[in-house]
Amino acid sequence: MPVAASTPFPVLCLAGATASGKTSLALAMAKALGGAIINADSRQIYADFPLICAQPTPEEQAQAPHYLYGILPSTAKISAGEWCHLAHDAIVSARKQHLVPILVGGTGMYFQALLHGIVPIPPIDPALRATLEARMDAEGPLALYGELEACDPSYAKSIHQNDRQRIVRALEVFHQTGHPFSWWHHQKSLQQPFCQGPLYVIAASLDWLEPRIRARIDSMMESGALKEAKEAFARCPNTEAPAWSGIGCWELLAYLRGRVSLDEALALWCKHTRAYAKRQNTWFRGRKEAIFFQPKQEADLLAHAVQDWDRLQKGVFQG
RNA sequence: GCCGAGGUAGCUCAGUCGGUAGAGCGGGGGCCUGAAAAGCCCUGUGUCAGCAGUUCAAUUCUGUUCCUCGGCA
Repeated sequence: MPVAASTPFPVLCLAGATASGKTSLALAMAKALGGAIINADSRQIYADFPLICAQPTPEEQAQAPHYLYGILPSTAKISAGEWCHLAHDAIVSARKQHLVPILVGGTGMYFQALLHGIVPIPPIDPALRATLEARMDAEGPLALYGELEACDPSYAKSIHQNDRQRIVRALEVFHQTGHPFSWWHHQKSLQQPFCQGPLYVIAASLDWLEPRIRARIDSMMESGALKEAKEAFARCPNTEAPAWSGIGCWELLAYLRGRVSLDEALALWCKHTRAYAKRQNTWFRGRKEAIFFQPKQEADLLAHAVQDWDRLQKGVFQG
């Protein structure tokens, strides 16, 4: 069942591209407001890559209560909806301790689901997806796209015929539920957000981010990123597992397996991180509810947060 | 110094049997409803090394200069 509260929980959200300085700003917010930090990052939730995926360090985590960091094994799948359930529990727990829930991360879709809700499509039978994916491999995207055009023309029109992931998703939903994917999207009454609050976004340009990304990768290497990848591989040799899709994970593994030189691995890691940051910026730029801050505007952000939290408490926050 | 191979988009290169050029990568822009650190789309004018010659027309042929890389000294 969807997690939906009749009155949405008040929360503060802090988002931004990777390496934009979310972790330290979140800590400052938590200290200023008496807050708990709740992870809204799809990779930092895994236990095997704390360094490579840039979880807050143990020292940082000791400075305020932290939730949902490093709680899943690499093989566990998580989805936006499942994350919402976990976040819900964390928020309830924080509120019981009179802590301000501060959601922090770079996964735009998680914030989307949290603040706008997500349609309650039932879980899909893994065998159904496996069948569709096998057909996708065998028949190519065009064949399945044609089927989608037949059963859900409006959604088909909204995606590209090469978008294998979304074609499979839309078909599996149709086959399992009997309703087109787009039908579900229109059930706005079923899509209730269970949180409300401001979405602060750190607006960091790629030019500003790039040297930080390089420096961070260097410091991760010094702190033992290679060892982390090696140990993660020993624990989870299936590199198809969800946690392995974190940027830097397979790049380092490729080096450990002798497929690329260390320099090449680090260059790829950096390049992929930069491309990811660009996608994140594009996503957040388009959020109409986002409130943007420059990386150095910590004081402004804190003042805003104090004021917004006050309004949320009084029930006069305008999302 | 001689011989050979090259100098074309930020990079690696293709190509034009003479009619001013195009791929990959990078870069830029964008999409996103339960995989989202995922998946997907759009986007290529550059003295075709310089100069001169032949030609209606040269990046393409010829000569020459410069530079790079091999080989021989």
